[in-house]
Amino acid sequence: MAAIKPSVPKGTRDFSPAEMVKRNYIFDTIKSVFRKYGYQQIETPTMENLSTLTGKYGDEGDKLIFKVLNSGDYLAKANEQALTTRNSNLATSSISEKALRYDLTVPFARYVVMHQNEITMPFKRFQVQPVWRADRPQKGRYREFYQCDADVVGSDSLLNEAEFIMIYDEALSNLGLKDFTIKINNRKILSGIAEIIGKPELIIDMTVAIDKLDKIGLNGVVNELMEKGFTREDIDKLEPIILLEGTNYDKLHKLRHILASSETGLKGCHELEEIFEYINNIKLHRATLELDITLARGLNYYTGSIFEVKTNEAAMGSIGGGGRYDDLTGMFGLKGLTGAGISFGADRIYDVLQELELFPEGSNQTTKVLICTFDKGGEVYALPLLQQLRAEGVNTELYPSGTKIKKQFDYANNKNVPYVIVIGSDEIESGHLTFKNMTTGEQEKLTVNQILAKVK
RNA sequence: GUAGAUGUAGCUCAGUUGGUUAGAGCAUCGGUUUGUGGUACCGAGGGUCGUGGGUUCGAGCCCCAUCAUUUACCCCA
Repeated sequence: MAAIKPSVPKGTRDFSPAEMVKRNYIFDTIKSVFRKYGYQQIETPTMENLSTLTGKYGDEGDKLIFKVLNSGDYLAKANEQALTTRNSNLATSSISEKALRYDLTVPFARYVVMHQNEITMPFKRFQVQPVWRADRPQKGRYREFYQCDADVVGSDSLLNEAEFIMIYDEALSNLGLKDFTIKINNRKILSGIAEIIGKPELIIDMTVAIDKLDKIGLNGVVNELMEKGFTREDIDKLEPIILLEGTNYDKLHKLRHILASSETGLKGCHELEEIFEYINNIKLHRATLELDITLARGLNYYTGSIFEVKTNEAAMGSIGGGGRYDDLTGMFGLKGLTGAGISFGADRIYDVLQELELFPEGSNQTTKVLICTFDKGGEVYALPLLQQLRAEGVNTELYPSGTKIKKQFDYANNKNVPYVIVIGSDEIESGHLTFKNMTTGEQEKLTVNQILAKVK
């Protein structure tokens, strides 16, 4: 058989030991904050029914869902008309009924509806799992990546939003980020704006366009709005709103005037103010909280607060996002249940920490002690010691003998093992083992008990 | 889906206006009298130059196609 060139699919990666140490550091840090705030972990299947996912992420999102081909002779059962007319949409539904999860929020909504009788509200869950998106990879964008989500359903209190801000602040500060911004906006304000310029039906186009302000500038936004069917008059009304400046309260104050005629818009302002009031009572570590009218976010299930987190220390897209969704469970038949949640983009956070060299030193040390021997006799002599060290919780390895001591030391170096114990005939005779510190190079003859005391 | 960039050793890259047998560093493996590494010295393995075609006496280099990777757009963590 011809050897095939080994490779992984576009946008996916292997994670080697050193990378896993760092990734776990991120996951553990975020998880411990989630737990501290009362969130409980769940997992959901890698695959969902395709029907569970479609229609939740907008047209663009639907295209990016990885579909899974039906098992068996799927073509025999396929819709013949769809195949002959080469209608992809129709054909897809007849040959694929499963798909890889696209995010963690929609599967969670499905979970809540299915398990509604087992859970007590408000239900606070967190979930750390990979998600898949079929788009073109580029910097900070992968086809397989991990999200770390915390969501609460069954509570419309804005205290939840305030807590999300605290979670972002605490977790990212713990990871060593020193300057990052939690941007907040409210979908109701965006609706209000669309309302007062008289184009409520174009809200999606409007938000997508103004979301790009910092990227393509005012002119770019204006051009895009014109293309989407906004008039010069509309834009004249819109411009001062998206260019609002000042403190969060300044912006809020001005917005109230602008949105005076929109009940929805005013409600959004009230919600924001309430969140700010909560946050005024606590002290944020490193985060800056900023009201950003242009923050829209593509996912169209958001109905209230919208969050997005960006680091100011590195060029990277958002490293987290979230918001409130009032009717996600409604799509699965459970009406009137509100939810809100946030997500950390672990892979992007990894890239940022890597770039800023913020991973803690020495976190790649896995084995603490390596026992080196020369022959079977040494191995046998070492076994009780090996067990003893492990019983004390010291990560210890016994190198299979028969190799030169030099190779064994190389192994220790490559693995960053800080201590080695050498057991040869001298040591066995005297009971004093050679104990060597691999960083300083110092070595001494010690008894087992002395060694235990040193490495514990 | 659209546009650009790049494909040479496991990795990072040199490679002259087209001219003998394609190089370096790192990594790997072996050695520097068999119990001392990480620093030094010596040596070895490893390449159909992404793939296919074309131009030429001659192609890693020029032309075409194709595939892959990557960056940006769309959209998004």
